[in-house]
Amino acid sequence: MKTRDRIVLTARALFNREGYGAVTTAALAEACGISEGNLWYHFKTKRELLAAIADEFSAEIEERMAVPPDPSDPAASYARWLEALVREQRRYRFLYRDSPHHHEPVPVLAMKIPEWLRRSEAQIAQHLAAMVERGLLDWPIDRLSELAANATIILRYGLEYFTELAEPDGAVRRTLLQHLTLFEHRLDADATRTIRDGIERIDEEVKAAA
Amino acid sequence: MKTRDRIVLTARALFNREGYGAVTTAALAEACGISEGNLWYHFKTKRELLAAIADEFSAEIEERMAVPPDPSDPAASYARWLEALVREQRRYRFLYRDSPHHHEPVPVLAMKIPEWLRRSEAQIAQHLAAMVERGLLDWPIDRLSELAANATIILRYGLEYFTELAEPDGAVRRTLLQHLTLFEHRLDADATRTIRDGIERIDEEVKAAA
DNA sequence: GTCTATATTCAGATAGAC
DNA sequence: GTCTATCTGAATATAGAC
Repeated sequence: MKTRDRIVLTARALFNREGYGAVTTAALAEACGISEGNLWYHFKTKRELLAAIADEFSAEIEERMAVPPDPSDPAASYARWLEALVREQRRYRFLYRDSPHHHEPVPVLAMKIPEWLRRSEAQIAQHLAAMVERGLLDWPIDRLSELAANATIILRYGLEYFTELAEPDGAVRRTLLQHLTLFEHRLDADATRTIRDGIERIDEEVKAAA
Repeated sequence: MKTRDRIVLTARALFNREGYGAVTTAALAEACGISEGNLWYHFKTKRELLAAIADEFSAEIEERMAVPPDPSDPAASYARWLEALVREQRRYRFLYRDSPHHHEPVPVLAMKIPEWLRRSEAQIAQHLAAMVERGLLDWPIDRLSELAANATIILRYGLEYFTELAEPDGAVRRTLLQHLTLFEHRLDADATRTIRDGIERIDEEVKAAA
């Protein structure tokens, strides 16, 4: 693998683990097995490196946003959407977690984050609407956007919540199950099973990666 | 006012506005109208100052936790609880916002935060249970803890969500209203009005302070 | 592309006079 | 209690040889 790519990969892992500010260029260089000078050859500033990671993140998010709900099987399609969301949250965890801190350093993020949140909420609303449409979810149309907003907030911050609760183990699974409590009591049994199976599949994936 | 108190007050304000890490001791000293040397006389380290603020925070939170729901008027009592929560979140905003970053520096916080979150959730559950008891809230007992957890997450992170959405104006009000959507459709009309009035009162207070 | 050595900056902290 | 002057250490970044 090219040195530049290895730097980006290693940096993302370190930033996720310890936070952007806490990772020094010295530590990063050592983790990459290269000298600091070499690091500066590939990235003129630390922020430029952050921007490179942000670009990857941006591309991945666009990919997730591009997939619309499948009207013929909205539950399965929602489960896949959740899977993509979780993978992205894990790969770019520090961007979610520390976002207030590097918005200014990386204007690209500052500009795009509100848009992403809005679109995420809209996508969830679409998935839920597709379930209502199919008769899988019994929910009044005029209260669907409230539900989508609540779901978005739980999905966006659940990981931090359960981590703050000092229950990091299974925080992803708990977040997904927690968000499901918002509407599970109104959800068709088969659809419920599909989404719950999806959540367990995601959890397997998370545990395998750890 | 004593210099020491002025330092704590000014520091809290600056940390809330710019973040703990972004506020240098030089900037803080200038904002206090004193020299840096004087600052070090009152606090031997920056973390000691943070700990002093954390102690205030701790005391305030204990005060909020000590007030149980009033069974004779659970809606009004819940509204007052929300008011105390919001005031505390505003006074110690940086602790909520940047918490992952100074957990390690201030062990007191790292130890207590999980406990506080758990107790907050429990308190919300008690308030909701009191409303169910009084016949004001139509909610199955076995799903009450799910509701309390969802409410806690919305209240805990709503401010950050609406700020990230680039809608900082009225973020407090939106957070409170958003959390209310979780159960408003099952809530007695009078109780709803009481809580909504409480939210508007809180919003007035917030706007007055700004 | 990669290294070693060096420069720059600045936040956090100390010493000692008043 | 408060000040001025100074130190230390760490983190980002540069210069130039290989």
